Amino acid sequence: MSSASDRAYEAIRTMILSGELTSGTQIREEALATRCGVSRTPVRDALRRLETELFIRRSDTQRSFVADWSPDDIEQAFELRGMLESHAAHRAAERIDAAQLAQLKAINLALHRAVTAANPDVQGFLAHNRRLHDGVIAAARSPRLTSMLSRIVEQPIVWRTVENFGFNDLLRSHREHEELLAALERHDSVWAGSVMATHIRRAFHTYVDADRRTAAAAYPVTAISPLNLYPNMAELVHDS
Amino acid sequence: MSSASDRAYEAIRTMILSGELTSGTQIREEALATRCGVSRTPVRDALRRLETELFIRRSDTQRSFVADWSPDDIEQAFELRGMLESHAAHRAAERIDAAQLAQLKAINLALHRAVTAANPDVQGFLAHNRRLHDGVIAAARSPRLTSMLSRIVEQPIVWRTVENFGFNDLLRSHREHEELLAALERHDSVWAGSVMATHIRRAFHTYVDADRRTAAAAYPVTAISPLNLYPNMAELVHDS
DNA sequence: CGCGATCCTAATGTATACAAACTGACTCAA
DNA sequence: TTGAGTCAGTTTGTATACATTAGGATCGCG
Repeated sequence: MSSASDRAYEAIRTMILSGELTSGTQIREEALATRCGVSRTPVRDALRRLETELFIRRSDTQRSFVADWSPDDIEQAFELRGMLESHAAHRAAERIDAAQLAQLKAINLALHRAVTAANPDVQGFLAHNRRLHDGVIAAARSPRLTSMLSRIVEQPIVWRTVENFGFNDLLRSHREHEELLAALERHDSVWAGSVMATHIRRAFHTYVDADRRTAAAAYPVTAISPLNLYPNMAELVHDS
Repeated sequence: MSSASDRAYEAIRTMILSGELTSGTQIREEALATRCGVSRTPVRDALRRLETELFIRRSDTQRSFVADWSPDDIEQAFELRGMLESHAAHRAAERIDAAQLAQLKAINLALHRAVTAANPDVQGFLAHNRRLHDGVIAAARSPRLTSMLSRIVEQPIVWRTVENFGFNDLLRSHREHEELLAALERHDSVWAGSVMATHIRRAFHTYVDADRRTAAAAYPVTAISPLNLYPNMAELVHDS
């Protein structure tokens, strides 16, 4: 893809995810441009993309701000992801072929190795997990569904969730994938959809629990951690 | 909003909806720019928006093409819209207040007047219908859901659906809205979600029937009419 | 002292020129 | 004849300068 535009996109996204850009702060195109070493044009491009992915919010007068994430927002993100990805699993069970299934099995095996290694490889888990979910979505063969899900799975909160996963959480994730693969192998769409819904709903609660622990451990407030960033969440529920 | 960018967006979108730009044709930024009377910059902006709304597809080498719409794509669009908007109705039933409800009632009354006028005002029906659905979505108070739905409701096929609606279809739409409002008034989220799912699923079948009639009546092939545009739909199911 | 209009600053929107990348056709050799 | 390689034309990507518009401070008036 285009180098400068992608570089800007990755850089800005990383700044948001790392907490370098805190929620609510205004974003100036010029400042980001110099910071990323590119001109405003690719920065504008990146901002548009980040806006559709809800990393960035625009005011009524076209000013850009890092998005707010209220606890309700987060639950919504999980709910939507659960709904859409469960639907994807349902469709995938009806359409998956042997080659795709074999590939997914291989991915989940690699994921298991990453988790059970001497010192668990969380980044490896993340990568394999992402590839597995993407594989299911691809097997659903719905461009529209793919496009929608691409805008929700990589959001800050979901991303931070895994950082708070413990060993048991990672292992359980692998087991749930196993059950999903069994459902796909039998082409049982009801089962597959159900497993996926469960899988993601549980991830939500794992996140909530992990976040509560993290908040209690005095996590730096610059990082995205909704429970300590939004004392008064009422005013943050912005409609549109 | 920005004048040139919006003008380009509206112009290109209209060209696609009207069938002036047929499915699959390549789009050149320069050509559109001169045609819209603006420079390439706002055109590029508009293309990005249209791309996220799936009006436009980009090749692996960044060339833009008017999106293909296979029958399966269309059913997917309706399915996703049904799922998401049903969820919106569910949430709305739990959150709607008296003022919002009164507004929705007023809108549906206006819709009824438009439908039962001496000569039915289809454009008026469209506008009121859109406002009503938007109102329900707003009452759901989920920015993420709003953002997702904004990318699916205005798609070519859904838009063309209403053109093929008959008087009875319009009247039935009004009655279904009535039931939805009753569910919302009682804050019965299960009922509301159910009514909405039914409402949209029926619209899908109305579309299919209307399209079949239209195709039989030798509709101009330049217009977006999937049943005559895609004789071999298999090759059109493009993943990503 | 408070309120509002008006200027100034700063940010975003747009146009244009130039750079890079892809497309397709043509050449030349095996 | 076929195939790879190369070159010209076309299309998209990027930088920069300029236009436009929002935001904020200051000054003046009530």
